[in-house]
Amino acid sequence: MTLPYAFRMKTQRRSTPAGGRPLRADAERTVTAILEAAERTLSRDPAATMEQIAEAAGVARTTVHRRFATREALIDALAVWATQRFAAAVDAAHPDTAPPLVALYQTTANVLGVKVGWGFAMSQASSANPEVARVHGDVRETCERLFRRAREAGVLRADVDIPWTRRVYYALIHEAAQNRDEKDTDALATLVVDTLLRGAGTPHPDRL
Amino acid sequence: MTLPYAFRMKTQRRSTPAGGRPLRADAERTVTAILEAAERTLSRDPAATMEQIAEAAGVARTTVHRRFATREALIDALAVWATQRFAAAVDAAHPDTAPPLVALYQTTANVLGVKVGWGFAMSQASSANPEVARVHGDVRETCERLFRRAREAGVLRADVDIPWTRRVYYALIHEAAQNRDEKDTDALATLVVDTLLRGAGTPHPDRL
DNA sequence: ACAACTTGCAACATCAGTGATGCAAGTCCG
DNA sequence: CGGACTTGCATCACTGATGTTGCAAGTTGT
Repeated sequence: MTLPYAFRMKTQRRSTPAGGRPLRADAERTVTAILEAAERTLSRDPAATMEQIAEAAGVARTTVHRRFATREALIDALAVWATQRFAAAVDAAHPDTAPPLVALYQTTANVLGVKVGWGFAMSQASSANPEVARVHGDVRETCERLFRRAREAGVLRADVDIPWTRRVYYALIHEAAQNRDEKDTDALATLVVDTLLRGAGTPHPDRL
Repeated sequence: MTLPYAFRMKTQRRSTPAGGRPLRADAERTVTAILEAAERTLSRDPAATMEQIAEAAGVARTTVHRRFATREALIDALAVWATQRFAAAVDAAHPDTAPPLVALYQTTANVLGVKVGWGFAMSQASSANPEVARVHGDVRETCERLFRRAREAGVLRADVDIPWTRRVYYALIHEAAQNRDEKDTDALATLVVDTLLRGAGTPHPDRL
């Protein structure tokens, strides 16, 4: 006896790459190629087709489906993959222990390193995946902690609103990651931090 | 003789609201309701269905299709509608003639007034519609002209990169429009201009 | 070498979304 | 009032995307 197609569709799930035991070398390469192609393709068009992703990966569409049961599973895997790198990048900057300005610069540079090249995956912060959401939440708190430390140290003005400043900071990183024309990560990080701290105005404008 | 359905699908187009002569009062109301519902619905989920939009407008899906031949036509009409308001808002601030700081503040406030409530429509800057694209291009140039004027007047530092500053400015407006918790447009404009000009740092940080 | 695994291909099922249409009932406006 | 317009409803046509399956051919690891 066979179950109705529709029922099987909603029920059957293959294991996502995270959930199985080691893949054979060729399969491993394929998975990586698919994830990278998905990033490239989806960052250009978030509504891109499985077909387009498969093509970009140089692979048949059926193969994509063999590795990622559903489109959702693929995007989820992408988000998890990028999120781990993201958290690692933040952590490596010692945002809770280094002097505020140093931590701010280092964090910015590290995050830009990940964000350039994994922009789509990183935009999945509000993922359905609780792990992804948790990590993004943690990073957000780390960021605000750093900003509070910076404020106490006199790096940030005493009257700044921390959540607003964090949003501005995220937006600057986002813009810098889009912008990158010829510039390297360090130059971009300098630009972001400089803009965040000093803004674009003169210290004491004398006219309107 | 009847043409094949598929052919008609790609060919037949009803006039968009902009392209016809006056509608009867009830039809006019329906069109407005649909546009407003589209904005509300699409700003929450850009992939929302015609069905969802119709429901939000309190109208049958067929009615939406009667007024806007295709989904594309609806989004286009939305973009045109918002773009006109956008251009008018910028223009009303006299960005080319008022003193730079005044113009900057006034433009910000006016644009926020439109952007809050028409966020989705305004995000369609890279619309297929040449009119929309042209207006957004014009506004962009007006903005950069204003910034150059501000730089010459000593409001912006002499070393700022105008395109980067404009991008930052846009991003700040975007964040402020999302952010609006209880704040009115003037408070938001103050926040944006203040952040753009002064940043979040202290004038002379004495530590790292 | 050989068993296990992986891939491409072709074919298929299903579904959701889009768009069209005819008709009956309601609304507008001269 | 009465003709013209508009809407909801039910129904249909079509398309594109997603996901499945079986099989033959190629690859991997031991």
